[in-house]
Amino acid sequence: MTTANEMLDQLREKGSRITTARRLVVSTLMGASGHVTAEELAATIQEQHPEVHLSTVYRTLDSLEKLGIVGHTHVGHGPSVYHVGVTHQHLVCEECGAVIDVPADMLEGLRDTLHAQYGFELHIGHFALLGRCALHPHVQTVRISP
Amino acid sequence: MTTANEMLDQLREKGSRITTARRLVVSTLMGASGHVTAEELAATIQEQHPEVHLSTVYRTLDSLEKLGIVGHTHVGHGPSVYHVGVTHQHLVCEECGAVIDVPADMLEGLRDTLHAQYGFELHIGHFALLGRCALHPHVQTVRISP
DNA sequence: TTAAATGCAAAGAATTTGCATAACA
DNA sequence: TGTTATGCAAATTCTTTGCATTTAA
Repeated sequence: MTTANEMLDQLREKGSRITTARRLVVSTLMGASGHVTAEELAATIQEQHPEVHLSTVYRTLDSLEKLGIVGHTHVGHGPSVYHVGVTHQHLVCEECGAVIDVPADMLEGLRDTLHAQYGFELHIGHFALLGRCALHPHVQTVRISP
Repeated sequence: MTTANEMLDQLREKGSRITTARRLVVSTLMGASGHVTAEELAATIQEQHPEVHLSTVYRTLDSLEKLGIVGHTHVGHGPSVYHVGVTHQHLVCEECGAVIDVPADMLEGLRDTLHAQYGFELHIGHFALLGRCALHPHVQTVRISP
């Protein structure tokens, strides 16, 4: 589990500086339910620290993403949501059985959509995604007009 | 399979009018590889018909989406891609076995991402997505700090 | 003829960037 | 002290909208 301090440490190790704004972004993100927009984050922070600008929030989130400890997801239209942490998903080739590991945040969009639309909690890792790997693509069938 | 003429017919049935711009949007979309942005569509059309405006393309795509015969997907950042046709995906509740049908375009984003990132062709319908339905959500465990 | 669609320009929403100033290390 | 980060404003990108004009039915 990533704690706020561990996240700040990772920034420090990268050579970044720890500022009030960054401390606030990190702790607010950790305190949030899991998926927040940059604007929501900024609004929460600005209740106590109105000087922290939205662009700073975006820049801090960007730095954290480059560290791989934060991700963002496009949920339909509107702004992206940001979240902490990483997990995995498996892709299995139906032809050769090859297994490809995929970071869970590639499924965040689907997860959010299914939850929003159906109240369905997607359990990734509990299933594999089937298909064809790059080495064994489907042969495309051309449909002749009848 | 939906043909360009069938799509125009559906617009007509809805009480819409068939214009040159709409004919062009429909036929260009059908002729496209499958996933095109509004701008790409407009650019292609404008090679022959420079008077067709991007906003008209957006409006036509919008009408077709409301008919349910066109969908658009957010693929990462950048503009959305538009495509024709509909399929289904099944969600299965691990607790009660309930099955929920989901239109395939909810998985288009995932499909595009997996293909772009891994060259993996996702075969939806060949697998079910497991999880918890709205009636049987997971109880959230609160982690006490150690 | 008349309601619907178009072209254009301008507005909107989300995010990024340039730059002078502030502040961490 | 020397970068790095910030705040602000302005620019960008994608999409939508208002409105006068054109066009299909």
